Amino acid sequence: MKQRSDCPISSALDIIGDKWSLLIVRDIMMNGKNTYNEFLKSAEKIATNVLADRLVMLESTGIITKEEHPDSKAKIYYKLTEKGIDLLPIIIELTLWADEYLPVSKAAFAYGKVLKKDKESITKQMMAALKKANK
Amino acid sequence: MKQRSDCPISSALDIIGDKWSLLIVRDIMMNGKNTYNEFLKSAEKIATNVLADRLVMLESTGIITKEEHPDSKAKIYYKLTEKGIDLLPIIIELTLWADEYLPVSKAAFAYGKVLKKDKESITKQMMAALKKANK
DNA sequence: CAAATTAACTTGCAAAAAGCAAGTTAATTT
DNA sequence: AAATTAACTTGCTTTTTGCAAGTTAATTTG
Repeated sequence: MKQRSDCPISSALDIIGDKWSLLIVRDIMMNGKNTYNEFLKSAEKIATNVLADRLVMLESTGIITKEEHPDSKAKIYYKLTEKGIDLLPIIIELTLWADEYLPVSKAAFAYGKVLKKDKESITKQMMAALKKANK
Repeated sequence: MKQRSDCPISSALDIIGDKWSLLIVRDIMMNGKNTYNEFLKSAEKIATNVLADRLVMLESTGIITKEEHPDSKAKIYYKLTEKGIDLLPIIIELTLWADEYLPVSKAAFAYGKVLKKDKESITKQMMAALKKANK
């Protein structure tokens, strides 16, 4: 992995600056998905090799970890690390920006109004919940 | 331009989910750059064809506009639209996350402490300043 | 308990995007 | 008038994506 510069924005984009990484994070964080096949089923239809590649990448950069799945040895349970959970504010801001400027379905963003009004406290709440559930 | 789904996060990433777009926005927003050659000179060394491509793309998606450069007809003055300025919170969050988890130079992020403590008000201030200067 | 299915990949190949060096054109400076 | 600057464009190579199919181990089904 190459760092293009020592600018924090650039360095962040070196890791999550692509079309897929944050969608995997979203799936774990917001959609209760934790396995390879669950990620595959998402609406955006990630290619299998790209998914495999991103999972390796997200693990190697410490954003997710692999664990035994509680239900089956055939499955792998992917979960966010604290570093991964801390991507939440970025995801929130992306959501708000898209909600403001792009044609996204209102169904896909039901809690828009609340979030806009109370961003800080909702983010904190979600973050706390994610970290608690992660222990 | 294809929208992969109607999820706001995915839709945002359809536009700015790449390694370069937000760096151009950063250069305009934070580094006072406004021309092709200024963008080229940034530390990350974007390729000329990629830069040309992204500029077209950012303009077509309404994030930047082209204007006459006040100093010279040979130059083009790129500036952010309101839609572009509203990417600031995303950029702030990327910065904070990188500052927390990645090895970025402290010089490159001098106002880190202040920002962490007072994110909301600083963001509002910067946003207001950018919008005012943009009129 | 053998056969089918599921889960998590891997492989091979075509298409798209990124990177690099060099070239073009209009405006500006020397 | 000649050199330089600014904003691209072009051609070519390398890398990344995308797609279809195949593999292996674990699990479920008849």
